[in-house]
Amino acid sequence: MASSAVDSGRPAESGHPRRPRSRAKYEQRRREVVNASARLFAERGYHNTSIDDLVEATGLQRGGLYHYIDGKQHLLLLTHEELIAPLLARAEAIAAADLPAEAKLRELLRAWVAHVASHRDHMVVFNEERRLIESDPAWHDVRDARERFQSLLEGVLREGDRTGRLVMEDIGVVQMSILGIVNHMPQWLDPEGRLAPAQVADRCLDLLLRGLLPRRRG
Amino acid sequence: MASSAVDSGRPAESGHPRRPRSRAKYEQRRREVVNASARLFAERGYHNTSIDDLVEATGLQRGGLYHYIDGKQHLLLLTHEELIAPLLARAEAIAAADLPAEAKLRELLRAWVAHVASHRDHMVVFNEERRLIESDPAWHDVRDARERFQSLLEGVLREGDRTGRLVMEDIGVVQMSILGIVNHMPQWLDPEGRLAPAQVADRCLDLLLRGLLPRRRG
Amino acid sequence: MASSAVDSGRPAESGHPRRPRSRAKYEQRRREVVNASARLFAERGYHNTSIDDLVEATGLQRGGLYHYIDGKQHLLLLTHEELIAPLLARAEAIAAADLPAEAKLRELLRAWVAHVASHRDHMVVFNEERRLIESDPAWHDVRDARERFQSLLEGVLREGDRTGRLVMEDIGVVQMSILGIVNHMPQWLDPEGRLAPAQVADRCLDLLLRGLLPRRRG
Amino acid sequence: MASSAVDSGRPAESGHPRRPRSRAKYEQRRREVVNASARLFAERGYHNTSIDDLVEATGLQRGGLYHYIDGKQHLLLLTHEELIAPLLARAEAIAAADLPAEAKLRELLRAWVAHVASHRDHMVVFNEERRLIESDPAWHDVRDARERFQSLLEGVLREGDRTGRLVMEDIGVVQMSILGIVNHMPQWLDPEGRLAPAQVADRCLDLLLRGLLPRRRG
DNA sequence: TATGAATGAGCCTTCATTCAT
DNA sequence: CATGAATGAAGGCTCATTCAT
Repeated sequence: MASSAVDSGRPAESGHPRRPRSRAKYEQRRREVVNASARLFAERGYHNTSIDDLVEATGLQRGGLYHYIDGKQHLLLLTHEELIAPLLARAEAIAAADLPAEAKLRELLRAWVAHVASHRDHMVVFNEERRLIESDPAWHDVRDARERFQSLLEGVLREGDRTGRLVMEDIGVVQMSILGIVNHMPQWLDPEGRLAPAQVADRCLDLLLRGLLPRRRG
Repeated sequence: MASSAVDSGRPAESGHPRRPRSRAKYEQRRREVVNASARLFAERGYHNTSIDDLVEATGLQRGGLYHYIDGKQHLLLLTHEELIAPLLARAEAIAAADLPAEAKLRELLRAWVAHVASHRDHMVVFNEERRLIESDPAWHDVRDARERFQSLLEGVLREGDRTGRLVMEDIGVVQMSILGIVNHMPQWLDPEGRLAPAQVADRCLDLLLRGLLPRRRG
Repeated sequence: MASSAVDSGRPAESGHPRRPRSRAKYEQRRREVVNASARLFAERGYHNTSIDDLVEATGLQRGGLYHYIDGKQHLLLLTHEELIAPLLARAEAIAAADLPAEAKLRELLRAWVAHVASHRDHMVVFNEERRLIESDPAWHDVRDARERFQSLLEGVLREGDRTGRLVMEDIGVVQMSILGIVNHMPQWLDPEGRLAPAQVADRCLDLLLRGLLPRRRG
Repeated sequence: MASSAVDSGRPAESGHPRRPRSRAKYEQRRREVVNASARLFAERGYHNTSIDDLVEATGLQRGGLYHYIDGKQHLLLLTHEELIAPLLARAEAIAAADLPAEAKLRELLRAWVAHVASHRDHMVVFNEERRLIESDPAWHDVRDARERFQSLLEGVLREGDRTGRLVMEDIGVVQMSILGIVNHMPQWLDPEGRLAPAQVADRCLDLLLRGLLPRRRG
């Protein structure tokens, strides 16, 4: 999915069997459904959101909803695709850029945090329903994309380690720590809050790059 | 619960309405049930674990299970209590110790990571079923304990900031980053793995205290 | 409910949360369900009637049943509404009519007994599950209607007492006796039996108006 | 049961299989249990009273309770026996007395109302769980006693009709009306209220004997 | 496309009763 | 006699999904 999603924005194999008459309207409706469900799933959790809740939130009827999705889980899949595809594309670009490792890390983090801020609902769902990603074959593409993203991060770190621009005892711990930091953000980062997402990203970079101990020279 | 749990480790008021004559055996069996359920919940998720799964895992029958719990959710509560009470007690001791802030942070992190490693199941459940904690009144004590723990962490950071032994632009971001790092650990930390939990804690401390950029003098 | 039920006979607010498009068919099916349940409840008692019994009796499946009701108790509520609304309307009319008290009493009793005869099942349920009526807030309207009916009866008696057309030592005892007489009828009155309901009503009136002792003149 | 209950006060065949050591204490305990259950059954209904409620009310433990009863239904049986036996005995005596019919009716009603007043709980249970009486073979004796009582009432009425001391168009209707009046009493008669039970009985007699219409001569 | 009635498997929980101790 | 842990059938209810219209 990773690449196809990035390329075409719509993987043919996850569409509804019955071809829609007017593609554009269908797609728009469908995106509305996905966003509504992302919001509800984030708010009350996947398992605490019933199809009826979605019916109410979308204005569709029970049967009509199923014209746009293949089931409740499918909605989760669509949510993930919408979350991960654009971010992955951006991360690929950054990783391929001609920048020193610490700059790549900075850009990656900024893009990532911005994405988390603008896709908070999707991100919450993503974190909470991890289990499905890990087992179901239908999720292969999402799994792939996630792994690809992680390996991009790892690549940046590894590059920094190799070039000496980043110093770390254990790359895995650093990688997982960064993942933990960003994955946790949806729970406290407020786009309207004291710190804008871009500032939060920079504060995290301060922490990651310079640490907490005082330095002789800034 | 917070204080009583720290004091006695066994809040009397969450027991079964009908008091058993031999408390010890009852308590032991109950703990078995809680641990079995923590394992299952961590493995397949709270919502994907049925009472029948628990029946199978505990060796009890459906009705017998209800001698020890007040319902499925109650099990979640018990899981949290078992997770949070001892850790909070330890954290209180560390925060009150006569140590510089960075040492407190180190001890706190070591204790915390060790606890996560030894209570991986409970921790996974804790992270995933956060939503319940936030709303249900029965969870007030757990909520309290969690907040208490966070404010202990914040206190240590604030103390470091005040004394100049820790340098940070924004305490909140640092606090949340640390939470994110540790909360994420159950997903990758393997007690039998390449790095022992204590080592992982120290690698995280490296990252947090010294950052990734090279220093003039180590 | 009291007034709205009397006016329209169909309280809109007790319908299913999700509004059906074709109201008529829905209402008809629902009434079928209510009547079937009234029959079963009368036959074997509310607590001895399972949802599965209702499933069997209605021809619906378990889930389908719940399109029409909000739960087993709701069925009881609907039963009561169907019983009490039309009778109350009739009683209001009689009480307001320009008739001497003893004639009002006669008309009231005739209408009442006829209603009991034609709603035997509902009446049996009504008598047996009195307890719910008395406590649950959802039953407020039914409670109201019942009280209204009783106060209509009391009004007639009081009027007769005032005008001297009825003689009684204690109105309360008379009122309760009449209630007892009619409430007991579902247990013995047989619409197909020796005495038609109208005759039973008249025989009761004989008893109530003239008593058992012989009179000088008929 | 009818006669044996009246004679010995304890039918041997409904005792617990295991013979108790000290009969007296056993019997006392058992009566306590029956009365406690009658109170609870009357208060919240048979089906809404759990064995645990009885355990709590009696101070016994779950297992211990079963030394005194054969099951929950058995408790109902005992309740009925306690209610019906003494009343039936009294009714037999009255029916056999050398009194005119209207005096027998008066005495019967007085005794009956007094019994209802002093056994309100039992009576409530009796009325509500009528269904069991009607079907279960274990209830044969209770059924018998109830029928015997009704036929005593009918006998008095029939005698009055024959001797001309009571005038009625239809004996059945009168009999059932009287039953209805008295069976309804537990719902409103308050032994501590405005009217003492004896007075209530007399007011009912007024109604039954003289009716509501004014008479030429009182 | 859209509707909403209907499905039916599955869920959590209750509870009268038994029995080893 | 007494205990209370354990049983296991049965109960009411939810909910994702289907399908005739």
